Amino acid sequence: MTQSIEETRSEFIEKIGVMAQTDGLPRIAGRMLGLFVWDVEAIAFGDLAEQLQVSRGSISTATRILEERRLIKRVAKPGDRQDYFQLAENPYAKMLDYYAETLGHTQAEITDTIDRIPADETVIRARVTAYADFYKSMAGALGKIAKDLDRA
Amino acid sequence: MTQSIEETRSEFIEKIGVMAQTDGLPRIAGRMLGLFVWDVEAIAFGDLAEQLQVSRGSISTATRILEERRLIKRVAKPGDRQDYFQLAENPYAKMLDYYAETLGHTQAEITDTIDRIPADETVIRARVTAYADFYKSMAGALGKIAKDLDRA
DNA sequence: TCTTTTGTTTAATTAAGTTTGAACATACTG
DNA sequence: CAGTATGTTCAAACTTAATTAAACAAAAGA
Repeated sequence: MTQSIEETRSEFIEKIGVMAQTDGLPRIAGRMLGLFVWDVEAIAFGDLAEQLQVSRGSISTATRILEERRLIKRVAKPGDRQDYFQLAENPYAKMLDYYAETLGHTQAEITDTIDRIPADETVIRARVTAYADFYKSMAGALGKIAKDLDRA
Repeated sequence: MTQSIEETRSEFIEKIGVMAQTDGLPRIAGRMLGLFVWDVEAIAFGDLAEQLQVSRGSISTATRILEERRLIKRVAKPGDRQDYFQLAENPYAKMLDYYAETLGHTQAEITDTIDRIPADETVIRARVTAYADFYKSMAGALGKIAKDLDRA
């Protein structure tokens, strides 16, 4: 089975789009991420809409989401009024930071519950605490990888 | 603000239900998980439907999902035809295993793409490989925590 | 055997989230 | 200034996933 590089690229973009849904990203944002992982060159706002075959509104939403997660950055090009986008520096460290942050938030929510459990309910406190610790250790581990990636 | 333990329990269950959606669990499965984290005693199938105020069909689906992820186990009680459920042993290690497995699968998908990129496309290969490595390191880290939790 | 209980399956409904398209605001161009 | 290009916002349309309710199968009692 022979496949052109354009086909491989297109398949990759779609694949990342599907998988991104696992990470709580809309499909278009995932496809966009795949595109930016593949392409080195910055891409214009309008070209994104054309390449991904979606509305400009969707591009606006997806770029905002990816920017908020610090996975892409918006750049300017001299002589072109359009916004350009490209993958951010250390995008995977940023992604890990985001996960660690989310997990830390979850842990805080659970800890908030623990504080409301009467002290004499030792069994329940222990069980809920074990659950909170689980999120804590995950957040810690991912935060650590993020740091490792950052200095690479 | 004073709150009965029943209210705290109920809030906790709802809270986990909402947060579980982040993990790709249906809300009912998440609420059920919260319930099992809180309660030590095994709970009957019928009681689950009543306590969570959902249909028996939903209980069937949610228990299946949580069993597949090895987070709860189905147990029998002498003198009662109903199925009983309770939190599994080392549930958080199981949860981490599941995440690690999912991430490993994602990595494999990306690696599959790498194999189709022509060898002379060094830049693209490097970029996609960095993305695959990111999933690899995450899977590795979570797998490691899972082991640590298991021997605790 | 007939009825009841229990849990699963599936078709239909409901709810939730995504995507679009039009309206809008802003800035640029001639 | 008028017209065009650019990006955002938001209501509506669409899509997908979750939930229910009813039908079903299996097992237990009577």
